[in-house]
Amino acid sequence: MNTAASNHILHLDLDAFFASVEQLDHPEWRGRPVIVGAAPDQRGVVSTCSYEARRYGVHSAMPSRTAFRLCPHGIFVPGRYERYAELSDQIMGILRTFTPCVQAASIDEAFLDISQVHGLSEDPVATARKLKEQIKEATGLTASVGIASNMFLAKLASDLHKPDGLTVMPLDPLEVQAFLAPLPVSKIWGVGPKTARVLAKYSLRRIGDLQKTSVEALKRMLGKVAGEHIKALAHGLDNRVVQAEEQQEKSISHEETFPVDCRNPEQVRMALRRLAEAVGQRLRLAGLLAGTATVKLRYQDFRTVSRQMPIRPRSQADRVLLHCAGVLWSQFSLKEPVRLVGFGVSSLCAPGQEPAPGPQQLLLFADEAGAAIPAREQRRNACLDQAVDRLRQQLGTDALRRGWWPPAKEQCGHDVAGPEGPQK
DNA sequence: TCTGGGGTCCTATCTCCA
DNA sequence: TCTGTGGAGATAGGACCC
Repeated sequence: MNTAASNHILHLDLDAFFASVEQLDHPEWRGRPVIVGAAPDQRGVVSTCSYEARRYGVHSAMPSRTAFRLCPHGIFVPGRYERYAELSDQIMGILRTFTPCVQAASIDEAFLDISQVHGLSEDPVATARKLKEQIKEATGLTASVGIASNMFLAKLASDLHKPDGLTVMPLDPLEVQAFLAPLPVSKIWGVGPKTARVLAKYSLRRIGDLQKTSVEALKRMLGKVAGEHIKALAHGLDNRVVQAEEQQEKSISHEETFPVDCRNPEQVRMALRRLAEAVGQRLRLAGLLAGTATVKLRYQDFRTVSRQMPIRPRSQADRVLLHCAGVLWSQFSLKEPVRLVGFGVSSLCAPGQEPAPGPQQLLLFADEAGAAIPAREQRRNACLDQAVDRLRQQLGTDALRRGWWPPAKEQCGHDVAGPEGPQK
């Protein structure tokens, strides 16, 4: 493998991040199988597990019950996401001391473009070593790093020698193709189980098979965009650039799987209300307005159905979100048990940056005659929402519940507490 | 038998309109 | 007035990622 790259993209992946943090904070768990995720007697899956647990065949996304069968002496712990985010922020800060061009791909991985940075070692391998050392010193965590000429290859490289790995991809395009050829198609970003199954129907199982297949044939099998995308990646070509700017969230959602499939419409409705309020709180925290609301149901057989509606004008108010959730909920008929319910918002934008309204937009903030609710009343509702958020932060999420559901459309711009007032 | 939660992006389909 | 066509936008579903 080549150790001298000219275009230097680094991909850093923290090893078994959540499980490693747990072992860091609980020294008595070091060297033992730690499994972060749902409890083994609950519905849910493994989020991450330590390398000690992986030896028993446990892996991410495996049902916790299965993980328990494979590793009954495993230490099952729920995730502490605030703690993981805290360490992730610290590590991203370290990465930015090397280059400002850092793109956080998720809580535990990041891309760095060090091609244009002056003052760094000529040798990207030396830079990668220094980076790993500093992370280990500051946090006690190990990371695997891949170095390549583009993002796809760097990510692939970081995955090859885990944990605590450092892998450099070859530079020469022919060498890259030869390197990729024997790997399974699932190593390509965007090829999941379904796509792999489609490709297998045509006897395309290795990346080398894709290299020999024409882009036209791949487009026929997978569609235009996916076909072109997969063909390029199979040849090691990826023209994405590392984007240092923080990406604004495009959607916010919450969902809840019931411990036992739910036949009681009232129970589903109440869960939906909690979810809508949680989404509203996050919207206000992010200072964003939502333009679309979506309600999602998953039935016993895993069939998932969703309904969505526009929110006009865009809003972050609980009252409006609850109204939308109520309207969308009324479009479902609950004839079979529900496994999961979800509420989400999308088409997000900052206040003052809303796109110009279309000609036939419905006003959710309207009175019975169709006139807009005064801005003063909307401001009052916003203040009340913020007060509720503060109380919930201090007293807990369940400290306050609205006493109504769903609000009538014409009430959306009025009393936050509703006819029955807030309940404590 | 079991399959979470929170995201992004793509595709198919439908409706509206010119 | 009726019919066909094609583009744009909304909607619903699905695949994928971590």
